[in-house]
Amino acid sequence: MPELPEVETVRRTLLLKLKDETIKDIDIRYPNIIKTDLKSFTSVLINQTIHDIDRMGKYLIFILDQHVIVMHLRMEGKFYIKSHEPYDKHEHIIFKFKSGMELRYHDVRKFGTMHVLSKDHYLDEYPLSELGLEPKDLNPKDFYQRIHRSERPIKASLLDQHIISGLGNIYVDETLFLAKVHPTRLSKNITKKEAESLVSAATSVLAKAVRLGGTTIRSYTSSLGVHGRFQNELNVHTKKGEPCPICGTPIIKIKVAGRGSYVCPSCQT
DNA sequence: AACGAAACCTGCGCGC
DNA sequence: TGCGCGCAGGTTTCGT
Repeated sequence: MPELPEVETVRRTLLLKLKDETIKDIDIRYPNIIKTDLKSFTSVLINQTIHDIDRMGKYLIFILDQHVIVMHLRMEGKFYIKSHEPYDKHEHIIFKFKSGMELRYHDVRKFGTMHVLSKDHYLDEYPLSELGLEPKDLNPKDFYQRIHRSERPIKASLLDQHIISGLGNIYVDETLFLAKVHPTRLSKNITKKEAESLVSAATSVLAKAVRLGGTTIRSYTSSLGVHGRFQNELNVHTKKGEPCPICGTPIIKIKVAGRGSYVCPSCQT
């Protein structure tokens, strides 16, 4: 599911529902999602109240009394709010609140992660300690410095969350299109000016997608979080064979950095 | 040190 | 219909 705009949409929706809810119990049906000590996960969280929900890059952060839960939805993680219904086979972690409400973490591919960390240190601990800045906060000169010796394709650098956070496959393709940069270009051959356009294109693509509630393409669900409208604004991603909105050349699909990549072979050089 | 490929999982759509 | 393959909005680990 999620890149930054989708996670932000989930964050906003969850905060409205979960603020001031107190955890009564947690049902762990697939423990591998939880990356901190299992026993303390439950015991530490019971009786804590959700005061706020933050987001950094693609991470969701539940702010509790003395601890935080740092969550990553990876490819297909979703949340549902239910109560007193039978569990779906893909509902792996169930937070039960004193109000009777339940928050259920649903993840077909089981790739998602949850870390419980102390409120005082979580920014300095894995995984958030390794996270790069979001495009809106990133100085283009710093971005250029970071990539200007790298032999990897620029697409790989833009997907690298240590360098720049929040972009995934969809928004990288859209960013590269707006900046008129071909995804296979080596990072070291990107000029300072192009580095600036990339950061600024990424910033505006993400901001617009957040405004529209993110992008819903393959796995549509009408439930919590995932009903974006940005798919109507996509220029190249998923548009194989369709005319480029700028020049009319058919969009092609190629493989870059191991990912399916949509490109206008005429505009992007 | 840095890169691409494989691994982590499951489900879906496609061609034979 | 059934089977095998490739693919999927992500990241870490492995091997070179």
